[in-house]
Formats: sequence, C-alpha cells, structure tokens
Amino acid sequence: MSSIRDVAKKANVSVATVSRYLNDPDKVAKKSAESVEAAINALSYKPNLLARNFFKSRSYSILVLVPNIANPFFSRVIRGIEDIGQQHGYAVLLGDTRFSEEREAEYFQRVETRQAEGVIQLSPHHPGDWSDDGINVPFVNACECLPEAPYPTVNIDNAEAAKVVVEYLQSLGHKSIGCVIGPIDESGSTPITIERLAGYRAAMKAANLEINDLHLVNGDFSLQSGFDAAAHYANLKIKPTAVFCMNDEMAIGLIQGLKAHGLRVPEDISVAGFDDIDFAQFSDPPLTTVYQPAEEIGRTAMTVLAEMLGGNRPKARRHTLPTELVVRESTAPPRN
Amino acid sequence: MSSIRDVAKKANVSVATVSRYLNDPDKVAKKSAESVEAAINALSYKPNLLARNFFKSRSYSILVLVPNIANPFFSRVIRGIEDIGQQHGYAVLLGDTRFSEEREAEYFQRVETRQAEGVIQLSPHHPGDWSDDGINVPFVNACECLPEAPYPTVNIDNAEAAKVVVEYLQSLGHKSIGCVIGPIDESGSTPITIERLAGYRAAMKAANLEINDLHLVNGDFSLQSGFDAAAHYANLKIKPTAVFCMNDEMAIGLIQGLKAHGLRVPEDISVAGFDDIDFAQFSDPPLTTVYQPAEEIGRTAMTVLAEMLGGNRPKARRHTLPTELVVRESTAPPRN
DNA sequence: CGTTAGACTGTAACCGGTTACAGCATTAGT
DNA sequence: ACTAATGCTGTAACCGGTTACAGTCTAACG
Repeated sequence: MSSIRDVAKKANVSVATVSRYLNDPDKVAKKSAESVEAAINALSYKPNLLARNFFKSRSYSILVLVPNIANPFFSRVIRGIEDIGQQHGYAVLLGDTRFSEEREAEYFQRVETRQAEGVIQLSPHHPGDWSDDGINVPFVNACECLPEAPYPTVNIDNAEAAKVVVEYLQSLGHKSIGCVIGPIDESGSTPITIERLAGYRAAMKAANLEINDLHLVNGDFSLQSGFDAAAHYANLKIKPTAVFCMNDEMAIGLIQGLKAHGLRVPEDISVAGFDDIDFAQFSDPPLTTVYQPAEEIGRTAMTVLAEMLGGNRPKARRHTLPTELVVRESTAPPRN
Repeated sequence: MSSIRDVAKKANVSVATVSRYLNDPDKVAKKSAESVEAAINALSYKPNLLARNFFKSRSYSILVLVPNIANPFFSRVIRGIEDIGQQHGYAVLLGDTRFSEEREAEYFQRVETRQAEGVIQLSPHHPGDWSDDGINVPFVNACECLPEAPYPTVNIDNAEAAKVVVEYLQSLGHKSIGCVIGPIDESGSTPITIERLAGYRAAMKAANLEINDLHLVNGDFSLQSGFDAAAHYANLKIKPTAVFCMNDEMAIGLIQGLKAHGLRVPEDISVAGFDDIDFAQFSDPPLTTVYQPAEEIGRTAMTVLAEMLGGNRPKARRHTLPTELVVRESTAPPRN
C-alpha cells in the first residue's frame, strides 16, 4: 500500500507538495501538479484517511442511536439524516440500541473516544455520565424528545396533532371516543405517548365529553397489540363509536381485529391512526391518520447537528415540524 | 483534552505503562496499575481511538450499501448485520445509495481510504474499479446477488421459493396463475426478479400449464404498483384464478385494488406474496407468502465478513438460507 | 555471595498524513 | 541594479497512540 512519501519520491517532489496537491491544487505549480498526478495514478495511491482524520482529530462521522431500525418510521428518519449527512461529508454510524441502555452506553463510547463527532438520539434519553459535565458532546434529540432537554430537539407537536385527530372525530359527531395507547411509563421516558394522551384528553375536555376508562387500552405500537385491543372493545357492553390509535400499526391491527369480531369499520366503529406510514393508504378501509414528516425530521436533526459541529454553540432550541390530518375512509359519522 | 502523556505524568509512570495498563492490565505491577487508574479518573481520560486506529491501520467499521433503508425488509437485514457486527467490535457505516451508482461509488471510497474495512452490499453490483484489481476489498453480497459473483454471497433460493408458492397454488387446483413481477432488467442487474420469474415458469412448465402473457404484469415492488396491477386484471375478459406477487407490498396493494374493482380475495382470485413482512399477517385477508429470514441473512453476511476480516481468504462461497411457505387466507381453491 | 531468570519499566521510533517556517526563484517596481 | 513582493517548494515537527528493545530491580538458586 503506497503512502504519500512513495508518491513524493516517484514525482520528485516533497511530501508537502503532494499533500498540497491533494488539498488545494491551486497551491502547486502546474508542472509539479502534473508529475504528482502521474505518480498517484501510477501507484494507484489513495490517501489514508485514518491518518488525516487522526491529525485533524476529526472522524467525519456521526452516531445515530435508534431503538429499533426495523421500524419503518425510524428508518425513514434515518434516511433523512443520511441524506443531509452525506451532503456535509458526515458518515452515519448506526447504533441500533434495541431499547437497551447498556447498548446505548456502549455506542456512546464511540463519541467519547472520538470515533464519532456527534450524536442524534431518537429516544428520550441522554446517555453517558451526563450529569457530570453537562452537554460535552454535540447532541441532538429527535422523534421522542424530553420536553426540558438541555440540547436541541426536533419533533412534532404530538399533543396538538392528537388533539386535531380527536377533534376531527368529534366533528363527525362522535361523542364516545376510545384510545389505544402506546407504551407508557409515568417517569417521563415515554413522552410521545404522554403527549398524545394529553392531546386526546384536552380535546375531549374542550368538547365537554366524558372519557370512559374502559375505552382506554394499552398497546405497544405493534400490529399485534392493536389486534388484541379489538377483543377488549368487542367484549364491552358500551362500545366507543370511534377509536384513536397512537400509531398506524396499532390502528391497522385494530381494524383487522374488529373485523374478526364482526364489527365493521367505519360503520360500527371509526378508527384513526398516527404517522401515515405507506401501508395506511392501502389498509382496508384506507386509514385516516396524521402525516408525520419522518424524513424531514431526520434532515432537520442532521442540519442542526452539522451546524453545531461547525462550531456554533449547541442551543437548546425546539424545532417543531408541522403535521397534517389525512382523512381517508376508516372514519365516518356514527350511526345513531 | 488529556492525552496518554498527561496520564503518564500524573501517575509518575511512562506512557508505555499507561498503554499497557489499558490494553493488558496484567502486564503492569499492581502499584503502577493503581496510580494509573487514579490518574485516568482524575483527568477523566478517554483514549483517542482515532490515534489507536491510525497506528493499527484499522477502523473497526464496515460499510453497508443498501438501496433503500426505508424498505422494511432491508432494515431487518441491517438489524442482523448490526447485531453480529457489534459482537465482533465492528461499527456499521450506513450507505443508503438510493439506487444511484454514483452515491454507491462515493461510499465505496470510504473503504479505499480505510475508513471502513469491508463492505456488505445488498444490491447486485460490485462498485469501484473492480475489474482492475479483482477482489481487493473484503466484500460480501447479500439479498440480491449476482449468480457468478467472485465473492461470498448470502441469500435464499429465489427460484425454488417461487416454485414452492406456485406449486402450492396449483395444489389448490389453480391452472390459470398470474404473476406481478418486480422491476426487471435483462442485463442481469435484477437477479431476484429474474430468479423468481424462473421459479414461476418452472412450476408452470412442470405442471404442463400455459402462461397467459396477459396475466403477467410489471410492478416495482411498491404498494401502489400492486394496486395498479389490479386494474389490469379487472379489465381482462379471462382472468387468472390466482396471482403470485413477487413481494408482499405488491400483494397487499393488489388485494386492495381487486377489492376496489369488486373482486373478492380469495373467492374470485387467490393472491400470494413473498417476504412475510409484519403486515402480511394483518392484511385483509391475511396473506399467504414465503417467509424470508431477513435478520438471519444479515447475521450470516456479517459473520462471513468478520471471518474474512479476521484474515481468512475471501472464498466465493454461496450461503443459501432456507425459506418457508406461510399459508394464510388469501389463497383458496378456485371456484369452478 | 554471585549468578541468573523473571517481572516490570522507560526511551524513543513509528504509523501517514498536515503544516509552520524558512528558503529559493522569479517578477515587478523604482 | 537593487529591493520587495510573490509564487512555489522542502524540511521537519507534530498529532496520540503502540511497541521493540534495552535496562533495572527483585527473588531464587547453587
């Protein structure tokens, strides 16, 4: 494997000239440039970026911590991160934490040891010995964000978006509206569930509607948990006329489950979801949901991180991206 | 930022001792170990792995080239890669090529400049100036593999799996079986489509059944293209009684499209898919399909790559993983 | 007590780039 | 013809780890 010194020797110039040729060709005389170029081709020399990065003390990589890469929503976010990262010359190191704080910490080492310059975290934690030295690492939190985070966050207004969906159901005439809830942990580690629940409650309260506790079902964002929720609703004497699900997977699972119990959607029960994944449009019936700009969240997060890496102080700014209600056929006015 | 020399000074030992303490604590005397440890804690020293990797000329990273990270099948494969990579100490650099050979080549640079030690390619190309110097880089091809690749490949037997699905449809009594085909390019750059098509044709031929060219529809693996295919079938005078779709997304799209045209699945037309994604189980009706061990493909690919990185010669071995027919309710015997 | 093996340690070179600095040529200005 | 400015180049130090090698110290042995 040839080094810069081999090239220099072959081209009859100094290593400095070769280095200059590589980094700013205008700085070297035409004649030198030509012989350096020839030498590079002859040796098929590729600069060793491990050496360059070491000297510059930069890795040109950023770490993305994601709880589950197999989740299509997260992978769209990552797509956005990757896109902007590439444009700024940053590679994306993938850290699939599988919800394990241990794995998260392991990955975080990569930053502390300078193998990554910054972190985009898609879960609501700040890993590492955070309390000790504050925000010592360029860090952006996206998707699921702690409300009081001392670093930039990028997400949507979950409470507002949930409120909009529920208000839409109300506008159709629904008064008894249930909810399939995401995983919940009162300690605040599940902000999106908590926020969407708050939005749901706020909409109900604003409309002076009672919430029947039996209409609240716990899920875990999986298709199966939505399907299982259907059994609960089917067994109720007094059923809700509409159900808001905190993501599309649970909504699609719920619809299938309701059908399996002989209930029709939307005639007997309306169902709304959240996220607007690709499958929402092709469920039966097509799903009413809230569009969430997944890729844009990723792009924004990476843009903010790149700015921080460019030397700007990390401001604990909140970036709130717009959502949009997408009305399809899984919702309709209630039958009296 | 403190360096190993700062630690050495503080602990009153040499840098060599500190280095030895970090890499093999048994080599240093207890007394030295204690003072080094104290110094490390006092300075909250973290070794600069950029320096270590540079000296060792290793990056402990591998590059994954994926045409579309947002595709749930690929993200499951990546999950498997990541899992085994982590176990071997390799980080995963993500290269979402978006089907662009230019981006692919850009990412491939990372290997040539030693920022990644090897590549797992999920598309059927070998990037870089491959012809020039043969297999100069540890390289594994997974998912979509060129049949004559001069490097290890990891995938399933697409032809055989397709044959099994079609034979199953035949066993139900179907004689007129259509197919929604994936993107196709006769140059061989779309091996999975070509192989699945070959399996379909082989099964039909073996059963002495004619293929009606009007029953073959081109798709692009998207939900929408499956949906669109339904219009084609609905307009035919002589419809197939069953359709094999080359992936689940197209199958689910097709089912919805057929319903939109008043055709019932499976009563009027049976539909089978390929991949067994999560949604297959929750489509209406639940989809008959072929399970493909996505995560296992990733794990195997990473295991093979790790072996190559460990110094073993890259053998052009074929790793063929088993698939499994999953029968659900989207298929039934034809009505006479 | 002298010798030697074994345990531990320190010095300094090394990896392959970058770059400060000094030096040399050439050109421009007077 | 002399000076100054400009353009280009080369030498060598530097980044922060690792490690070959030589050296020191201790303990065990005859």
